Amino acid sequence: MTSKKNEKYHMILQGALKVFAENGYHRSQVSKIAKAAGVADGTIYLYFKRKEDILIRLFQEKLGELVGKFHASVEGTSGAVEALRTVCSIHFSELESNPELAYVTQIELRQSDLELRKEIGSALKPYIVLIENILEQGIREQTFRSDLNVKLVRNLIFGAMDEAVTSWLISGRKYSLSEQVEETLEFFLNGVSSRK
Amino acid sequence: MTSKKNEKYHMILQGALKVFAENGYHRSQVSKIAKAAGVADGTIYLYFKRKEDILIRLFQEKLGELVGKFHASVEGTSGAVEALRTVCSIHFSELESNPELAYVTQIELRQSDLELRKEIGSALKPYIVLIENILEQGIREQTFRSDLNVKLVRNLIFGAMDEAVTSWLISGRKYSLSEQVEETLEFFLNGVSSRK
Amino acid sequence: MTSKKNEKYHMILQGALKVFAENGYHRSQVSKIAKAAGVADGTIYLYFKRKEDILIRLFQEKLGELVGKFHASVEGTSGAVEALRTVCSIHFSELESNPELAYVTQIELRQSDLELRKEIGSALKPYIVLIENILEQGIREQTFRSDLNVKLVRNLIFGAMDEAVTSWLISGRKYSLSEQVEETLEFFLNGVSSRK
Amino acid sequence: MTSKKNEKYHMILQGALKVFAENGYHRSQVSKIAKAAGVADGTIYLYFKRKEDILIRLFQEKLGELVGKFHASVEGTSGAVEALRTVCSIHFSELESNPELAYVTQIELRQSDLELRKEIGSALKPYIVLIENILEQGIREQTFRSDLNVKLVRNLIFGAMDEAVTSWLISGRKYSLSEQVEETLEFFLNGVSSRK
DNA sequence: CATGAATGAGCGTTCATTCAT
DNA sequence: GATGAATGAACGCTCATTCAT
Repeated sequence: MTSKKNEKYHMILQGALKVFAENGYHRSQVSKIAKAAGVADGTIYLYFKRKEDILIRLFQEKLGELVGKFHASVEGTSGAVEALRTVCSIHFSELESNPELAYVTQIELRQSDLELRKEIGSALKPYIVLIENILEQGIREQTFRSDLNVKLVRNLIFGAMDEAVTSWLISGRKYSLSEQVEETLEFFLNGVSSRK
Repeated sequence: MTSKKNEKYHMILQGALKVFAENGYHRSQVSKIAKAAGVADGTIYLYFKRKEDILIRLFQEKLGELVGKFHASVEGTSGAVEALRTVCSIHFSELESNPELAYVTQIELRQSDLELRKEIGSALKPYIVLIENILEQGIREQTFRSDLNVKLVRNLIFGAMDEAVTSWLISGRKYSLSEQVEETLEFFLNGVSSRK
Repeated sequence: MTSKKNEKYHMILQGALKVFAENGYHRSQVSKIAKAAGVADGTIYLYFKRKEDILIRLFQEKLGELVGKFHASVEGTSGAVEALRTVCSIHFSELESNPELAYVTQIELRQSDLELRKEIGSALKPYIVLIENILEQGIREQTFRSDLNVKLVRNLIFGAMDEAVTSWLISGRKYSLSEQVEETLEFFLNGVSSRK
Repeated sequence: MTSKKNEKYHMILQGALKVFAENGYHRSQVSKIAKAAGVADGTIYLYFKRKEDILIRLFQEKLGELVGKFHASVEGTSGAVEALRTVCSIHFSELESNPELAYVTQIELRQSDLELRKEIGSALKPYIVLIENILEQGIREQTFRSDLNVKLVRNLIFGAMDEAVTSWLISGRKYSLSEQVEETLEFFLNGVSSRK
């Protein structure tokens, strides 16, 4: 039994995802979101404090689902390398299979000022920490270098994946993103140098 | 030779940089920019088509300078590794020493829709190509792996540096960005794996 | 005998008096009144047609009580002068001892359009008539001038008292209102001229 | 030469007076005022901070004119009695001959919260002081009682005149207001008591 | 070229009122 | 009768852009 109580809440988020993806945040009037969600304009304000809140909550909700999937999948992996592959694989495939979400996270979510960016940052924290944990696990396993600056490298890895997604999106999604998982992983593991 | 003709043009860009950094793009009214630049509101429209144009041209102008510096510096380098170090070093140090510019490129510039993002992308192209060239040079030198997907890896490298800058900025610039050049480079060259 | 049936009606009026006094009519949302009254929003509409009705009925109810007190007290007075003193005394002391009511009658009740003003006027009628009757009584007693324009003078007297209350209220209730009864009465009886 | 610069300012005030009188403050949309003034909506905000400001400034402007007339007329009067007659006469006749203004001052201006009431009060101050000065003059001349509480009596006088105007207005202006000047003055000077 | 007063489209948000439960 | 979630009309205000001077 889906809680009747949150029905409208999710309808609004669903509508917002669609409208944001189609028009971009700033061109998405609240009334347009309401119509897409099948509710009255005012109803939105029973569930969200202001328009910006919809964007934040949408992100948190979706990111929560993603982090959940990561955790579920990573648990079944044997080592840090495998875990990192899983993270990259899910990151790419989830966004690839959900272009609307990809659009919102990669483009629209950036359309916000410093204040909002910080909120987004904190919502992103569990994901960043997940990567950090994998790095530390790898170090303990001696699979990864012990002199890694994990705080820096986790950011480099996240930034690299993030840019890969954005580029794929801006290109018009002309190629397969998930097929790049192995090459991306290879870069994370071994960098660009040729083995001597 | 700075032509008298373009004096106001640059004053406006200068004012815009200051105002964008202080208030963010959406809170930067054209009249505020005009005041900072010491011109009348209407004058801005003699040099720029729309408000958005100011942002784009600002970015192009500044990025052009940066790419110029890269080229100048990279020319004097002996190998691909050294070239990559130079790129990363300039990328970090330029933005570190110019927080206003950093703020605009990392935060404000993202506040734009797909249309603008594409324009930014094309302005960014020469820089991306620069990185790509270095990768190809490294492959020719046999310093880098020959099986590199250069289109992908250049993006990963750019994305990683970009995220490093944004994180530093959002943290409140509490640590030194340029001191992370070596560790970042080490990651680019060798990844996270421990050498066996 | 307070009928059970009207319990909620009075709770709403009570809540409204409190909320109006605290926030002013326009900033008193119906939901706020409902909460103060301990009923649901919709319940209010079982007892009142519109929000404005609450204001009117509140006024009528309170004014009715006041006029009742006037009549009760005036009945026991011997002459017109004494009756006028009683009216002024009750007018000042009742509002002084009930600042919430004073606030609503002197400030909030004025926030209404011509339509409402007329309704208020008719609710006020019995009070104005009371003053008129006292004037006529005084004329019969030959205590008051026989050439008085009673319709005009009753208004002047009411307006003077009304302004005295409003001034006291706007001053922040920094002085005693009821201590001004004698001086006010002196003015009503003898005006400003020195006796020759 | 009427200053061209303030042309729009006065057009807006003029339009507002008309619209307020016709519809009441709360039913007077800014766009309606703009249309009546023959300017664009936005233009209003070049001259007024917010809608409420229009009401305040309108009042101040008109009251200033009135106080000016009082001063000009009072100067030519010989004694306090004559001065008081002039004040009452101008008060009644100005509002009688300008029903729109009367409506706004007596009805619409009261539709405001405590904050605004205080601003109105301070705009009204010079007028109240004018009455106070006349009272003091009368005391010096020994025309008025020396034991007058001038702060109280000036309010009583103002309140009495104010109510006289409001009653006349609410009655539908069915009788002549200025014809009541003498009777009103008689009340101010000698009260209601019959001379013994 | 430069100005800056004027424009007016555009939109987030509130809140009195309704009505299915 | 009582509830309170849902409604949606209504509007003040902002600000990018224009254009007469």
